[in-house]
Amino acid sequence: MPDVIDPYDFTPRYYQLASILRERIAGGEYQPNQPIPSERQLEELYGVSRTTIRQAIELLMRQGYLYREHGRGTFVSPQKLQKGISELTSFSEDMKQRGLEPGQQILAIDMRQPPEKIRQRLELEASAQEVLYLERLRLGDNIPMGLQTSYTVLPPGQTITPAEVETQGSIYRILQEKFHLIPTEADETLEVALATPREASLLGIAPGSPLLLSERTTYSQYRRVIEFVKIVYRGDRYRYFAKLTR
Amino acid sequence: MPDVIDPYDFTPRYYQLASILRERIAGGEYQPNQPIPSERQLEELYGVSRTTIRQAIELLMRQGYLYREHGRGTFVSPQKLQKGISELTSFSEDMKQRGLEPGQQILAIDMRQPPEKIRQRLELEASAQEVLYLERLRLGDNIPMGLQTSYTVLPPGQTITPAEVETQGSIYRILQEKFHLIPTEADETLEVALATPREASLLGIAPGSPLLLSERTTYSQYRRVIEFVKIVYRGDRYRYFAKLTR
DNA sequence: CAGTGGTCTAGACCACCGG
DNA sequence: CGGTGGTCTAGACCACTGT
Repeated sequence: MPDVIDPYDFTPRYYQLASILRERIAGGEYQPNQPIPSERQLEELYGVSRTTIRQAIELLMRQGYLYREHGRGTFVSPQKLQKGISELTSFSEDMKQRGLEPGQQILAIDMRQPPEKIRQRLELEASAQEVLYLERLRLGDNIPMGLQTSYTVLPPGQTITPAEVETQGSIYRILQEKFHLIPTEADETLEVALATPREASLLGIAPGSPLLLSERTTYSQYRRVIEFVKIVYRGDRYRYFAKLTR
Repeated sequence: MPDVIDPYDFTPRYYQLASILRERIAGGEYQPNQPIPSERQLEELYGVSRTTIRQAIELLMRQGYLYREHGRGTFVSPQKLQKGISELTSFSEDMKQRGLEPGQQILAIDMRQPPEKIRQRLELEASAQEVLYLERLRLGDNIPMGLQTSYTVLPPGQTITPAEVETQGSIYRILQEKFHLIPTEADETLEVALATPREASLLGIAPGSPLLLSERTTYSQYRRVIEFVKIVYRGDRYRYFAKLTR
Protein backbone atom coordinates (compact mmCIF):
# COMPACT_ATOMS: atom_id res chain seq x y z
CA MET A 1 0.00 0.00 0.00
CA PRO A 2 1.73 3.19 -1.13
CA ASP A 3 1.44 6.32 0.94
CA VAL A 4 -0.16 8.36 -1.77
CA ILE A 5 -3.67 8.35 -3.10
CA ASP A 6 -3.95 7.03 -6.63
CA PRO A 7 -6.71 8.88 -8.50
CA TYR A 8 -6.81 6.10 -11.08
CA ASP A 9 -7.38 3.43 -8.47
CA PHE A 10 -10.97 2.23 -8.64
CA THR A 11 -11.32 2.19 -4.86
CA PRO A 12 -12.67 5.43 -3.34
CA ARG A 13 -10.11 7.97 -2.15
CA TYR A 14 -11.47 8.10 1.37
CA TYR A 15 -11.04 4.35 1.55
CA GLN A 16 -7.47 4.49 0.29
CA LEU A 17 -6.70 7.21 2.83
CA ALA A 18 -8.24 5.17 5.64
CA SER A 19 -6.00 2.23 4.73
CA ILE A 20 -2.92 4.45 4.78
CA LEU A 21 -3.80 5.91 8.18
CA ARG A 22 -4.69 2.49 9.59
CA GLU A 23 -1.27 1.20 8.64
CA ARG A 24 0.46 4.17 10.21
CA ILE A 25 -1.42 3.46 13.41
CA ALA A 26 -0.68 -0.28 13.30
CA GLY A 27 2.96 0.49 12.53
CA GLY A 28 3.23 2.66 15.61
CA GLU A 29 3.91 5.79 13.60
CA TYR A 30 0.93 7.41 15.26
CA GLN A 31 0.95 6.62 18.96
CA PRO A 32 -2.06 5.87 21.21
CA ASN A 33 -3.69 8.99 22.61
CA GLN A 34 -1.46 11.16 20.40
CA PRO A 35 -2.96 13.37 17.69
CA ILE A 36 -2.77 12.57 14.00
CA PRO A 37 -2.33 15.55 11.63
CA SER A 38 -5.25 17.96 11.55
CA GLU A 39 -7.82 17.77 8.78
CA ARG A 40 -6.33 20.81 7.02
CA GLN A 41 -2.87 19.30 7.19
CA LEU A 42 -4.14 16.00 5.78
CA GLU A 43 -5.71 17.98 2.90
CA GLU A 44 -2.23 19.25 2.02
CA LEU A 45 -0.49 15.94 2.62
CA TYR A 46 -2.74 13.81 0.46
CA GLY A 47 -4.18 16.32 -1.98
CA VAL A 48 -7.83 15.55 -1.29
CA SER A 49 -10.60 17.75 0.01
CA ARG A 50 -11.57 18.02 3.65
CA THR A 51 -14.86 16.19 3.04
CA THR A 52 -12.91 13.18 1.83
CA ILE A 53 -10.55 13.41 4.79
CA ARG A 54 -13.52 13.43 7.15
CA GLN A 55 -15.06 10.39 5.47
CA ALA A 56 -11.83 8.46 6.04
CA ILE A 57 -11.63 9.57 9.66
CA GLU A 58 -15.25 8.66 10.31
CA LEU A 59 -14.61 5.19 8.93
CA LEU A 60 -11.65 4.73 11.25
CA MET A 61 -13.67 6.04 14.19
CA ARG A 62 -16.40 3.49 13.57
CA GLN A 63 -13.72 0.82 13.41
CA GLY A 64 -12.36 2.00 16.74
CA TYR A 65 -8.98 3.30 15.58
CA LEU A 66 -9.50 7.01 16.17
CA TYR A 67 -11.45 9.40 18.32
CA ARG A 68 -12.00 13.11 18.02
CA GLU A 69 -12.18 15.93 20.53
CA HIS A 70 -13.80 19.12 19.40
CA GLY A 71 -11.30 21.97 19.40
CA ARG A 72 -8.38 19.70 20.28
CA GLY A 73 -7.75 17.22 17.53
CA THR A 74 -8.09 13.66 16.27
CA PHE A 75 -6.37 11.00 18.33
CA VAL A 76 -5.33 7.37 18.12
CA SER A 77 -7.45 5.06 20.30
CA PRO A 78 -5.68 2.99 22.95
CA GLN A 79 -5.06 -0.59 21.79
CA LYS A 80 -7.91 -2.10 23.75
CA LEU A 81 -10.46 -0.14 21.79
CA GLN A 82 -8.97 -1.04 18.45
CA LYS A 83 -10.54 -4.47 18.28
CA GLY A 84 -13.47 -4.06 15.97
CA ILE A 85 -16.11 -5.92 17.88
CA SER A 86 -19.90 -6.23 17.78
CA GLU A 87 -19.06 -7.01 14.21
CA LEU A 88 -20.97 -9.63 12.36
CA THR A 89 -18.64 -12.59 12.02
CA SER A 90 -18.93 -16.24 11.22
CA PHE A 91 -17.74 -18.84 13.70
CA SER A 92 -14.57 -19.31 11.62
CA GLU A 93 -13.75 -15.61 11.68
CA ASP A 94 -14.54 -15.44 15.38
CA MET A 95 -12.05 -18.21 16.13
CA LYS A 96 -9.34 -16.62 14.01
CA GLN A 97 -9.77 -13.33 15.85
CA ARG A 98 -9.20 -15.24 19.06
CA GLY A 99 -6.05 -16.78 17.66
CA LEU A 100 -7.53 -20.26 17.39
CA GLU A 101 -7.65 -22.50 14.35
CA PRO A 102 -11.30 -23.03 13.40
CA GLY A 103 -12.44 -26.56 12.70
CA GLN A 104 -15.63 -28.53 12.35
CA GLN A 105 -17.18 -31.93 12.34
CA ILE A 106 -20.32 -32.14 10.25
CA LEU A 107 -23.07 -34.11 11.97
CA ALA A 108 -25.88 -33.51 9.51
CA ILE A 109 -26.38 -31.70 6.22
CA ASP A 110 -29.50 -31.85 4.06
CA MET A 111 -32.30 -29.85 2.48
CA ARG A 112 -35.43 -29.99 4.58
CA GLN A 113 -38.71 -28.37 5.47
CA PRO A 114 -38.01 -26.19 8.53
CA PRO A 115 -40.18 -26.64 11.63
CA GLU A 116 -42.87 -24.00 12.05
CA LYS A 117 -40.98 -22.01 14.66
CA ILE A 118 -37.89 -21.74 12.49
CA ARG A 119 -39.96 -20.99 9.39
CA GLN A 120 -41.30 -17.88 11.09
CA ARG A 121 -37.81 -16.75 12.08
CA LEU A 122 -36.79 -17.15 8.44
CA GLU A 123 -39.78 -15.07 7.32
CA LEU A 124 -40.78 -17.74 4.83
CA GLU A 125 -44.25 -18.26 3.44
CA ALA A 126 -46.14 -21.34 4.58
CA SER A 127 -45.69 -22.64 1.03
CA ALA A 128 -43.21 -25.44 0.80
CA GLN A 129 -39.65 -24.22 0.50
CA GLU A 130 -36.79 -26.34 1.63
CA VAL A 131 -33.82 -24.84 3.41
CA LEU A 132 -30.32 -26.04 4.08
CA TYR A 133 -30.07 -27.75 7.44
CA LEU A 134 -26.65 -28.10 8.95
CA GLU A 135 -25.52 -29.42 12.29
CA ARG A 136 -21.86 -29.07 13.14
CA LEU A 137 -19.60 -29.58 16.07
CA ARG A 138 -17.40 -26.50 16.12
CA LEU A 139 -13.77 -26.71 17.08
CA GLY A 140 -11.11 -24.26 18.12
CA ASP A 141 -7.59 -25.69 17.86
CA ASN A 142 -9.29 -29.09 17.52
CA ILE A 143 -11.08 -28.80 20.84
CA PRO A 144 -14.92 -28.76 20.88
CA MET A 145 -16.12 -25.20 21.50
CA GLY A 146 -19.78 -25.43 20.62
CA LEU A 147 -22.57 -27.16 18.78
CA GLN A 148 -24.08 -25.25 15.89
CA THR A 149 -27.44 -25.78 14.22
CA SER A 150 -28.27 -23.63 11.22
CA TYR A 151 -31.08 -23.18 8.73
CA THR A 152 -30.00 -21.32 5.62
CA VAL A 153 -32.30 -19.96 2.90
CA LEU A 154 -30.82 -20.55 -0.55
CA PRO A 155 -32.01 -19.16 -3.88
CA PRO A 156 -34.77 -21.40 -5.34
CA GLY A 157 -33.45 -24.64 -6.80
CA GLN A 158 -29.96 -24.11 -5.41
CA THR A 159 -28.12 -26.13 -2.84
CA ILE A 160 -24.77 -26.47 -1.13
CA THR A 161 -22.98 -29.80 -1.11
CA PRO A 162 -21.27 -31.42 1.88
CA ALA A 163 -18.00 -31.21 -0.06
CA GLU A 164 -18.32 -27.44 -0.37
CA VAL A 165 -18.92 -27.07 3.34
CA GLU A 166 -15.99 -29.36 4.12
CA THR A 167 -13.52 -27.47 1.97
CA GLN A 168 -14.69 -23.90 2.53
CA GLY A 169 -15.57 -24.27 6.20
CA SER A 170 -17.50 -21.03 6.30
CA ILE A 171 -21.05 -20.92 4.96
CA TYR A 172 -20.70 -17.14 4.70
CA ARG A 173 -17.95 -17.47 2.12
CA ILE A 174 -19.98 -19.92 0.04
CA LEU A 175 -23.03 -17.65 0.16
CA GLN A 176 -20.96 -14.74 -1.01
CA GLU A 177 -18.97 -16.46 -3.73
CA LYS A 178 -21.64 -18.76 -5.12
CA PHE A 179 -24.81 -16.69 -4.70
CA HIS A 180 -23.56 -13.13 -4.15
CA LEU A 181 -25.44 -13.01 -0.86
CA ILE A 182 -23.65 -10.87 1.70
CA PRO A 183 -24.48 -11.15 5.39
CA THR A 184 -24.96 -7.52 6.36
CA GLU A 185 -26.80 -7.32 9.63
CA ALA A 186 -27.93 -9.66 12.38
CA ASP A 187 -29.95 -9.79 15.56
CA GLU A 188 -28.43 -11.96 18.24
CA THR A 189 -29.56 -13.04 21.68
CA LEU A 190 -27.47 -14.65 24.37
CA GLU A 191 -28.66 -16.57 27.38
CA VAL A 192 -27.63 -19.44 29.56
CA ALA A 193 -28.80 -23.02 29.06
CA LEU A 194 -28.03 -26.41 30.52
CA ALA A 195 -26.54 -29.19 28.44
CA THR A 196 -28.89 -31.95 27.31
CA PRO A 197 -27.40 -35.45 27.43
CA ARG A 198 -26.76 -35.36 23.70
CA GLU A 199 -25.11 -31.93 23.77
CA ALA A 200 -23.08 -32.99 26.77
CA SER A 201 -21.70 -36.08 25.12
CA LEU A 202 -20.85 -34.23 21.89
CA LEU A 203 -19.13 -31.43 23.78
CA GLY A 204 -17.43 -33.75 26.22
CA ILE A 205 -18.99 -32.34 29.37
CA ALA A 206 -21.43 -33.55 31.99
CA PRO A 207 -25.18 -33.35 31.30
CA GLY A 208 -26.61 -30.27 32.98
CA SER A 209 -23.37 -28.29 32.59
CA PRO A 210 -23.95 -24.59 31.91
CA LEU A 211 -23.83 -23.44 28.29
CA LEU A 212 -23.89 -20.07 26.58
CA LEU A 213 -26.73 -20.17 24.09
CA SER A 214 -26.64 -17.83 21.11
CA GLU A 215 -29.45 -17.42 18.60
CA ARG A 216 -28.91 -15.31 15.58
CA THR A 217 -30.99 -14.16 12.64
CA THR A 218 -28.84 -12.91 9.77
CA TYR A 219 -29.97 -10.55 7.02
CA SER A 220 -28.56 -10.10 3.53
CA GLN A 221 -27.79 -6.85 1.75
CA TYR A 222 -31.38 -7.05 0.44
CA ARG A 223 -32.82 -7.16 3.96
CA ARG A 224 -34.05 -10.71 3.54
CA VAL A 225 -33.33 -13.32 6.17
CA ILE A 226 -30.43 -15.52 5.09
CA GLU A 227 -30.21 -17.85 8.03
CA PHE A 228 -31.14 -18.69 11.56
CA VAL A 229 -28.31 -20.08 13.65
CA LYS A 230 -28.32 -21.54 17.10
CA ILE A 231 -25.04 -22.24 18.83
CA VAL A 232 -24.48 -23.65 22.30
CA TYR A 233 -21.00 -22.91 23.55
CA ARG A 234 -19.23 -24.71 26.35
CA GLY A 235 -19.62 -22.40 29.31
CA ASP A 236 -16.08 -23.03 30.47
CA ARG A 237 -14.44 -22.32 27.14
CA TYR A 238 -16.26 -19.44 25.55
CA ARG A 239 -16.65 -15.79 26.40
CA TYR A 240 -18.56 -13.28 24.32
CA PHE A 241 -17.11 -9.84 23.55
CA ALA A 242 -19.07 -6.74 22.70
CA LYS A 243 -18.08 -3.18 22.17
CA LEU A 244 -20.77 -0.70 23.02
CA THR A 245 -21.11 2.92 21.98
CA ARG A 246 -23.54 5.75 22.22
CA MET B 1 -41.54 18.92 16.44
CA PRO B 2 -42.56 20.94 13.39
CA ASP B 3 -42.00 19.55 9.93
CA VAL B 4 -39.72 22.32 8.83
CA ILE B 5 -36.10 23.03 9.65
CA ASP B 6 -35.60 26.12 11.78
CA PRO B 7 -32.34 27.83 10.80
CA TYR B 8 -32.38 29.72 14.09
CA ASP B 9 -32.61 26.55 16.13
CA PHE B 10 -29.29 25.85 17.82
CA THR B 11 -29.45 22.15 17.02
CA PRO B 12 -27.78 21.14 13.73
CA ARG B 13 -29.99 20.96 10.66
CA TYR B 14 -29.11 17.36 9.87
CA TYR B 15 -30.20 16.48 13.39
CA GLN B 16 -33.50 18.33 13.06
CA LEU B 17 -34.12 16.57 9.77
CA ALA B 18 -33.33 13.18 11.28
CA SER B 19 -35.90 13.81 14.03
CA ILE B 20 -38.53 14.75 11.47
CA LEU B 21 -37.88 11.64 9.39
CA ARG B 22 -37.78 9.42 12.48
CA GLU B 23 -41.22 10.63 13.47
CA ARG B 24 -42.63 10.03 10.02
CA ILE B 25 -41.31 6.48 10.22
CA ALA B 26 -42.64 5.93 13.74
CA GLY B 27 -45.99 7.44 12.68
CA GLY B 28 -46.29 4.96 9.86
CA GLU B 29 -46.16 7.68 7.22
CA TYR B 30 -43.20 5.91 5.65
CA GLN B 31 -43.85 2.17 5.56
CA PRO B 32 -41.33 -0.63 6.15
CA ASN B 33 -39.38 -1.61 3.04
CA GLN B 34 -40.90 1.35 1.18
CA PRO B 35 -38.72 4.17 -0.11
CA ILE B 36 -38.55 7.59 1.48
CA PRO B 37 -38.18 10.57 -0.89
CA SER B 38 -34.90 10.67 -2.80
CA GLU B 39 -32.04 12.85 -1.64
CA ARG B 40 -32.76 15.44 -4.36
CA GLN B 41 -36.42 15.53 -3.40
CA LEU B 42 -35.54 15.99 0.26
CA GLU B 43 -33.29 18.91 -0.75
CA GLU B 44 -36.35 20.60 -2.24
CA LEU B 45 -38.69 19.62 0.57
CA TYR B 46 -36.56 20.89 3.43
CA GLY B 47 -34.40 23.52 1.78
CA VAL B 48 -31.06 22.10 2.84
CA SER B 49 -28.15 20.82 0.80
CA ARG B 50 -27.64 17.24 -0.18
CA THR B 51 -24.67 16.86 2.16
CA THR B 52 -26.90 17.74 5.09
CA ILE B 53 -29.57 15.34 3.86
CA ARG B 54 -27.01 12.57 3.68
CA GLN B 55 -25.77 13.29 7.20
CA ALA B 56 -29.31 12.89 8.51
CA ILE B 57 -29.83 9.67 6.57
CA GLU B 58 -26.53 8.25 7.80
CA LEU B 59 -27.55 8.97 11.37
CA LEU B 60 -30.83 7.12 10.86
CA MET B 61 -29.04 4.24 9.19
CA ARG B 62 -26.72 3.83 12.16
CA GLN B 63 -29.76 3.88 14.41
CA GLY B 64 -31.33 1.14 12.31
CA TYR B 65 -34.25 3.10 10.87
CA LEU B 66 -33.22 3.23 7.24
CA TYR B 67 -31.20 1.32 4.70
CA ARG B 68 -29.98 2.29 1.25
CA GLU B 69 -29.65 0.44 -2.01
CA HIS B 70 -27.41 1.94 -4.62
CA GLY B 71 -29.36 2.97 -7.69
CA ARG B 72 -32.71 2.11 -6.10
CA GLY B 73 -33.35 4.36 -3.15
CA THR B 74 -33.48 4.76 0.61
CA PHE B 75 -35.88 2.50 2.46
CA VAL B 76 -37.48 2.12 5.87
CA SER B 77 -36.10 -0.81 7.86
CA PRO B 78 -38.50 -3.54 9.01
CA GLN B 79 -39.56 -3.03 12.66
CA LYS B 80 -37.30 -5.73 14.05
CA LEU B 81 -34.22 -3.88 12.97
CA GLN B 82 -35.38 -0.56 14.37
CA LYS B 83 -34.51 -1.36 17.96
CA GLY B 84 -31.24 0.43 18.52
CA ILE B 85 -29.17 -2.19 20.26
CA SER B 86 -25.53 -2.77 21.09
CA GLU B 87 -25.99 0.65 22.56
CA LEU B 88 -24.31 1.56 25.76
CA THR B 89 -27.02 1.65 28.39
CA SER B 90 -27.24 1.62 32.14
CA PHE B 91 -29.18 -1.09 33.91
CA SER B 92 -32.05 1.37 34.43
CA GLU B 93 -32.24 2.22 30.74
CA ASP B 94 -31.98 -1.45 29.83
CA MET B 95 -34.96 -2.33 32.02
CA LYS B 96 -37.06 0.52 30.62
CA GLN B 97 -36.34 -0.66 27.08
CA ARG B 98 -37.65 -4.05 28.09
CA GLY B 99 -40.79 -2.49 29.50
CA LEU B 100 -39.90 -3.20 33.11
CA GLU B 101 -39.74 -0.75 35.99
CA PRO B 102 -36.12 -0.56 37.19
CA GLY B 103 -35.48 -0.81 40.92
CA GLN B 104 -32.65 -1.43 43.30
CA GLN B 105 -31.71 -2.38 46.81
CA ILE B 106 -28.38 -0.97 47.90
CA LEU B 107 -26.26 -3.52 49.75
CA ALA B 108 -23.07 -1.50 50.12
CA ILE B 109 -21.80 1.93 49.19
CA ASP B 110 -18.50 3.45 50.25
CA MET B 111 -15.19 4.87 49.06
CA ARG B 112 -12.45 2.29 49.13
CA GLN B 113 -9.10 1.18 47.76
CA PRO B 114 -9.88 -1.18 44.86
CA PRO B 115 -8.30 -4.64 44.83
CA GLU B 116 -5.28 -4.96 42.54
CA LYS B 117 -7.16 -6.75 39.75
CA ILE B 118 -9.81 -4.04 39.62
CA ARG B 119 -7.22 -1.27 39.89
CA GLN B 120 -5.64 -2.48 36.67
CA ARG B 121 -8.97 -2.59 34.90
CA LEU B 122 -9.55 1.00 35.99
CA GLU B 123 -6.13 1.98 34.64
CA LEU B 124 -5.26 3.67 37.91
CA GLU B 125 -1.74 4.27 39.18
CA ALA B 126 -0.60 2.20 42.12
CA SER B 127 -0.72 5.40 44.18
CA ALA B 128 -3.59 5.45 46.57
CA GLN B 129 -6.80 6.67 45.03
CA GLU B 130 -10.09 5.63 46.45
CA VAL B 131 -13.00 4.77 44.20
CA LEU B 132 -16.72 4.48 44.75
CA TYR B 133 -17.73 0.93 45.58
CA LEU B 134 -21.34 0.01 45.13
CA GLU B 135 -23.14 -3.27 45.46
CA ARG B 136 -26.77 -3.38 44.47
CA LEU B 137 -29.49 -5.91 43.98
CA ARG B 138 -31.13 -4.91 40.71
CA LEU B 139 -34.85 -5.29 40.22
CA GLY B 140 -37.18 -5.34 37.25
CA ASP B 141 -40.82 -4.79 38.21
CA ASN B 142 -39.66 -5.44 41.80
CA ILE B 143 -38.33 -8.90 40.99
CA PRO B 144 -34.59 -9.59 41.44
CA MET B 145 -32.91 -9.64 38.04
CA GLY B 146 -29.26 -9.46 38.95
CA LEU B 147 -26.58 -8.54 41.40
CA GLN B 148 -24.37 -5.62 40.42
CA THR B 149 -20.94 -4.71 41.75
CA SER B 150 -19.35 -1.52 40.50
CA TYR B 151 -16.17 0.48 41.01
CA THR B 152 -16.46 4.06 39.80
CA VAL B 153 -13.61 6.54 39.41
CA LEU B 154 -14.67 9.98 40.60
CA PRO B 155 -12.81 13.28 40.18
CA PRO B 156 -10.28 13.73 43.03
CA GLY B 157 -11.88 14.68 46.31
CA GLN B 158 -15.41 14.09 45.05
CA THR B 159 -17.92 11.51 46.17
CA ILE B 160 -21.47 10.38 45.66
CA THR B 161 -23.78 9.98 48.64
CA PRO B 162 -26.12 7.06 49.25
CA ALA B 163 -28.99 9.55 49.08
CA GLU B 164 -28.02 10.57 45.55
CA VAL B 165 -27.91 6.96 44.42
CA GLU B 166 -31.26 6.26 46.07
CA THR B 167 -33.07 9.14 44.42
CA GLN B 168 -31.39 9.13 41.00
CA GLY B 169 -31.13 5.36 40.63
CA SER B 170 -28.72 5.61 37.71
CA ILE B 171 -25.04 6.31 38.38
CA TYR B 172 -24.71 7.42 34.77
CA ARG B 173 -27.10 10.29 35.35
CA ILE B 174 -25.21 11.44 38.44
CA LEU B 175 -21.88 11.28 36.63
CA GLN B 176 -23.26 13.36 33.84
CA GLU B 177 -25.12 15.97 35.86
CA LYS B 178 -22.69 16.35 38.74
CA PHE B 179 -19.31 15.83 37.05
CA HIS B 180 -20.04 16.26 33.33
CA LEU B 181 -18.63 12.81 32.69
CA ILE B 182 -20.39 11.09 29.80
CA PRO B 183 -20.15 7.32 29.31
CA THR B 184 -19.21 7.08 25.66
CA GLU B 185 -17.84 3.65 24.95
CA ALA B 186 -17.53 0.33 26.72
CA ASP B 187 -16.02 -3.10 26.37
CA GLU B 188 -18.25 -5.87 27.64
CA THR B 189 -17.79 -9.60 28.04
CA LEU B 190 -20.48 -12.17 28.70
CA GLU B 191 -20.06 -15.67 30.01
CA VAL B 192 -21.84 -18.19 32.16
CA ALA B 193 -21.24 -18.64 35.86
CA LEU B 194 -22.76 -20.61 38.68
CA ALA B 195 -24.39 -18.94 41.66
CA THR B 196 -22.42 -18.81 44.90
CA PRO B 197 -24.46 -19.41 48.03
CA ARG B 198 -24.53 -15.68 48.73
CA GLU B 199 -25.58 -14.76 45.18
CA ALA B 200 -28.17 -17.52 45.24
CA SER B 201 -29.79 -16.33 48.44
CA LEU B 202 -29.88 -12.70 47.29
CA LEU B 203 -31.33 -13.64 43.91
CA GLY B 204 -33.74 -16.16 45.35
CA ILE B 205 -32.40 -19.18 43.48
CA ALA B 206 -30.59 -22.38 44.39
CA PRO B 207 -26.81 -22.32 44.84
CA GLY B 208 -25.13 -23.52 41.66
CA SER B 209 -27.90 -22.19 39.42
CA PRO B 210 -26.63 -20.88 36.07
CA LEU B 211 -26.06 -17.14 35.78
CA LEU B 212 -25.19 -14.82 32.94
CA LEU B 213 -22.09 -12.92 33.99
CA SER B 214 -21.38 -9.54 32.41
CA GLU B 215 -18.20 -7.54 32.97
CA ARG B 216 -17.95 -4.09 31.56
CA THR B 217 -15.30 -1.40 31.40
CA THR B 218 -16.79 1.99 30.58
CA TYR B 219 -14.92 4.95 29.08
CA SER B 220 -15.73 8.65 29.28
CA GLN B 221 -15.70 11.17 26.45
CA TYR B 222 -12.05 11.77 27.41
CA ARG B 223 -11.15 8.09 26.88
CA ARG B 224 -10.48 7.56 30.55
CA VAL B 225 -11.96 4.60 32.36
CA ILE B 226 -15.01 5.68 34.38
CA GLU B 227 -16.02 2.40 35.91
CA PHE B 228 -15.76 -1.33 36.03
CA VAL B 229 -19.06 -3.12 36.51
CA LYS B 230 -19.79 -6.76 37.12
CA ILE B 231 -23.35 -8.00 36.97
CA VAL B 232 -24.60 -11.52 37.46
CA TYR B 233 -28.06 -11.97 35.99
CA ARG B 234 -30.47 -14.73 36.84
CA GLY B 235 -30.10 -17.18 33.98
CA ASP B 236 -33.82 -17.82 33.85
CA ARG B 237 -34.87 -14.18 33.70
CA TYR B 238 -32.37 -12.37 31.55
CA ARG B 239 -31.49 -12.52 27.89
CA TYR B 240 -28.93 -10.33 26.19
CA PHE B 241 -29.68 -8.64 22.87
CA ALA B 242 -27.12 -7.51 20.35
CA LYS B 243 -27.38 -6.08 16.89
CA LEU B 244 -24.45 -6.86 14.68
CA THR B 245 -23.36 -5.17 11.47
CA ARG B 246 -20.53 -5.21 9.01
C1' DC C 1 -32.43 6.32 -20.76
C1' DA C 2 -33.62 8.92 -16.37
C1' DG C 3 -33.32 8.50 -11.53
C1' DT C 4 -31.05 6.72 -7.60
C1' DG C 5 -27.25 6.75 -4.23
C1' DG C 6 -21.72 7.17 -3.96
C1' DT C 7 -17.90 10.11 -4.21
C1' DC C 8 -15.61 14.49 -4.41
C1' DT C 9 -14.43 19.51 -4.65
C1' DA C 10 -13.55 24.29 -2.86
C1' DG C 11 -15.11 27.02 -0.51
C1' DA C 12 -17.72 29.17 4.08
C1' DC C 13 -18.97 30.11 8.95
C1' DC C 14 -19.45 28.28 13.60
C1' DA C 15 -18.18 26.27 18.36
C1' DC C 16 -14.69 24.82 21.14
C1' DC C 17 -9.95 24.69 23.07
C1' DG C 18 -5.55 26.18 24.39
C1' DG C 19 -2.02 29.59 25.21
C1' DC D 1 -6.00 34.81 19.46
C1' DG D 2 -5.07 30.89 16.07
C1' DG D 3 -5.96 26.17 15.43
C1' DT D 4 -9.04 22.37 16.00
C1' DG D 5 -13.20 19.78 14.66
C1' DG D 6 -18.57 20.59 13.46
C1' DT D 7 -21.75 22.07 10.15
C1' DC D 8 -23.21 23.57 5.68
C1' DT D 9 -23.51 25.05 0.72
C1' DA D 10 -23.84 24.46 -4.42
C1' DG D 11 -22.15 22.50 -7.42
C1' DA D 12 -19.84 18.12 -10.23
C1' DC D 13 -19.11 13.43 -12.05
C1' DC D 14 -19.54 8.44 -11.35
C1' DA D 15 -21.80 3.68 -10.63
C1' DC D 16 -25.77 1.30 -10.25
C1' DT D 17 -30.78 0.26 -11.09
C1' DG D 18 -34.86 -0.07 -13.57
C1' DT D 19 -37.60 0.50 -17.96
